[in-house]
Amino acid sequence: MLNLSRHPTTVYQAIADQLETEVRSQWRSGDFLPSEKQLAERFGVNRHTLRRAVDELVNKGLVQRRQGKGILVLTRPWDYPLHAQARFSQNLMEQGSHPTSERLLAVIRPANTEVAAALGIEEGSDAIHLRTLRRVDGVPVSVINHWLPNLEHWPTLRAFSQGSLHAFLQQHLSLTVSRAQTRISARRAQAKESKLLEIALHAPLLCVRTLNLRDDNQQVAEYSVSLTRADMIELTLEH
Amino acid sequence: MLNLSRHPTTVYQAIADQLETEVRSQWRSGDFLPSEKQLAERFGVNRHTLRRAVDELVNKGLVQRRQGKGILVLTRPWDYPLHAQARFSQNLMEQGSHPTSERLLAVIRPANTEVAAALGIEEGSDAIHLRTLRRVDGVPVSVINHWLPNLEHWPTLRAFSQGSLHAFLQQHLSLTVSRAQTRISARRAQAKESKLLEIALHAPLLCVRTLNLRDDNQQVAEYSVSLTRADMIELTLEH
DNA sequence: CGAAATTTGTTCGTATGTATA
DNA sequence: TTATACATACGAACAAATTTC
Repeated sequence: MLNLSRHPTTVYQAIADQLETEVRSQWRSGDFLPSEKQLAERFGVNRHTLRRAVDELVNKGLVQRRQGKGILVLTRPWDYPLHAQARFSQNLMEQGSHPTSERLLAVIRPANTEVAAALGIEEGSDAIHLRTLRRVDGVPVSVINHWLPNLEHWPTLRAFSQGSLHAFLQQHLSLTVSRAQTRISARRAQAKESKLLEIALHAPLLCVRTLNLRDDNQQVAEYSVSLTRADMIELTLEH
Repeated sequence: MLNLSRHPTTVYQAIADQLETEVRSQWRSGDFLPSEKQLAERFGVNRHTLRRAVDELVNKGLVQRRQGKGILVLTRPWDYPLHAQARFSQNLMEQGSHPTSERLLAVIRPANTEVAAALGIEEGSDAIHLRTLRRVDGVPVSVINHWLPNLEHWPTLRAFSQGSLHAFLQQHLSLTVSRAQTRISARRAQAKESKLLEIALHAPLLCVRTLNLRDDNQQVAEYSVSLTRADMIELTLEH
C-alpha cells in the first residue's frame, strides 16, 4: 500500500513520502488535507504516527497546520524541479541593475549600525532607503534594500517607481556607479520575506551586500542588500 | 522553577526556554546534555514532553540528536547577534586552496550527469573523486567534493591526505590551475551534511561550484563543489 | 569479540486542552 | 452550545545506535 521502495526505514517516513507525492500532485495551494483522524485511519496507524509524518511536510514547507481547522497545503508548482534545471542564472555583477524591478518603499530614515558603517556616516543620521522587488516571469525572486547617503538626491529619487535603479541614477542624476565590494551569505527566510517572495518560512535565501562608489570621485553612492530565492536563482561569475 | 515569565503557554515551551538559556550560557559546542531520562526527571515531566522541548532547540539549530549517544550542543554565540560581526570572511577566489583541509574520501568512480558535463567527459566514465573537510579554529565549516578527469594523477593523488589540494597539485604534479567559472547558490543542509558540519538539519549552506583549468593548456583540471556553513562564513569579492 | 547497559528513536494507547466552524 | 480538528501531556514498550565491560 505504501511506497516503501526507496527508504523503507520507518512507518512515518513512508507515510510522509506518500503524502508528499499526493500533496505535490493532487492538492493545490489553499486546500485542506483530510483530518488527522481520517488520515490515521486510512494508513492504519496511530494519530501520533500520522502527525509525525505530517511534521515532515511542515518542515519542508509544503503544508501548514491550522489549529481547529486543518492542514493547509502550500504547494507551489515550482517546488517540483528541486534539481537546478529550472533555475535562472544571474551574473553576480548585475546587482541593482535589473530592469524588471518595482519599487515597494521610498523613505528617508535614520541609518542603523550596519548601514551607517557601510555608508561611512554616523549611526542614526538620515539616509535614503528604497526597497525594490524583482520578478522573473512574474514570479518574485529578490527583494532588495538600497541605502543612499546623499539626501540631495531625494527629490529626484522619490519619483523612482520601477525599472533599473542604476539606470535611473545615470539618467536623472548623471550618476554612474561601480561596485567596490561584494559580500555573499545565505540565511533562512523570515516571516516578512517569505510573504514577499511567496516562499515557505525558513526557505534558503542568498544575501548579497554590495557597496557602490561614484565613478567620478569614489565616494560611497549606494549600499544595497539583496535577498534572493535560492530555489530560483543561481549567481554566476566568469573570470 | 521554570522560567514562565514571557510566554507561559505550554510546559514544553517553558522547558525549552530554560534549556536554551542553559545551553547558551553554561554549555559549549561539543558537549552532550544530560540524558533525556535525567532531564525529564529533573523537570518532572514525561520523556515525550522533554523531547518536545528539545525539538525546539533542534529546530533552532542549537543542538543535534545522536542516537545512542546523546544530545550534542552546537551553541553558536553568533546566533543571536544576527549581525555578521562574528563571521569569518573568505575570499571567493580562494576556493580549493585552504591549508586546513583534511581528506575524507579518495576514490575513482563514474561521473554523474552534473560532473560529466562540467569535466567535459562522458557520463559514467571514471573520474577521481576527493572529498575534503575544512575547519576554522577546529570547527568544521566546509565540505568540498573535488572531481578530476585525468586518471593518470591517481597514483599521486591517492596520497593526498590533508592541506591545500591546489598546493598539492602544484608540488607533486607541477600542475597550476585557475578558476574559469564560479556558480553560487544556497540550499538547506541534508542529513549527511548536517552531521559532517555539525549543524542543524536544514540549516542554510552556501554552495560554490568552481571549474578550474590548467594554466598551461586550458584543459579542465578540476571541478569542485563546496558546501559552506552560511552561519560561519561569508564570501567576499573585491573589485 | 560479544554481551550488557545506556541513550535516542519509533509506535502504540489514553486523556484532556484549545481553536474553529 | 456543540461538534470537529489540531495541540499537549502522560504512560508503556520495543527498536536501533553507541558505549562499556
